[in-house]
Amino acid sequence: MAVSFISSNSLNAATSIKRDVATAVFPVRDYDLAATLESGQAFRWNFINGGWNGIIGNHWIRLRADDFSLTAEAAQPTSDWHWLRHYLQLDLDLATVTMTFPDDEPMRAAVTACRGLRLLRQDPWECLASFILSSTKQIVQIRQIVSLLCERFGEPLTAAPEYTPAFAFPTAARVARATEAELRACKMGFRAPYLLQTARLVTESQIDLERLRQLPVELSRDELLKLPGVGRKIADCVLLFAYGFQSAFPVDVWVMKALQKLYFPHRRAKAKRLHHFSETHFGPNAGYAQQYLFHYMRTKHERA
DNA sequence: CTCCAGGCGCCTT
DNA sequence: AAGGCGCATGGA
Repeated sequence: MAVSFISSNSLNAATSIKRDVATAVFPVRDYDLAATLESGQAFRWNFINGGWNGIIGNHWIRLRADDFSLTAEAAQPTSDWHWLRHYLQLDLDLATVTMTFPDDEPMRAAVTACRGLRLLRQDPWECLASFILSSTKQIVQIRQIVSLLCERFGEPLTAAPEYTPAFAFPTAARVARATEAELRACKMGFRAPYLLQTARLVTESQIDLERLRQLPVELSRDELLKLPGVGRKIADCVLLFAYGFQSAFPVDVWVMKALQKLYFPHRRAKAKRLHHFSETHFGPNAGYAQQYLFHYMRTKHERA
């Protein structure tokens, strides 16, 4: 896929602000950037002045979308954009995924309502830590906790000068050196010891997050489930959002509501039944289908 | 005030 | 094995 690339140290004629940035334009189709960044899979994107500011690894980045392309602005000279293409999964042909979804009315409605919704490919440690912090929290609260954690323990990064300072997501080693009290001060409550202990296990190589990529999904899940604060739902989030195991299907309260309302509207289905349904009905990209149902339920479908 | 939020771990049956 | 409950915190 062709990528037009513009590197610029020059002044914009309309402003006197000195810039030293790199910009790249990526042609895309069926990519709803807003839905993707707001769909509860990542927690560090902020919509400002018509664009999305965020951090990927150690890169501050600003993204803008139109109907045919995504425009990325980095705060430092950048010639290799592979990390961004990978994070955004720009080479994925979305139609080949959605065509594997079950051909039923709820799935059609969700795909139609959320056209262009994508799954990101995130860093395993950031994803794992973020979802340990997610339990019984609303997305706005998770965002606040993660933001505090990054400000207090993450490495400072260079952002474009007109925007607020940026911080990398703190490494497992840095979190492992924090005290439980310091973590609780980030408002994470009873999740603090889970995060701290998991950070220590990662730092001590009791678990190798990179090795999990190479395992079958079931074995990778078993490894994640050994970590404190990680149950089936959070493990499946990491499998899906960080490793790209697209059969992983996180079942949370929203998805339970969605399955009940969309697929069993006339009789109350037990949790066991809904779990079994989630594992058998949605096919090889079940996790992708789950994201459509989740986002559809959260944003578009009539609230009961 | 009460209730609940993209759950998990532990304690009961 | 399956179900109930406490856990921090903050917003509705």
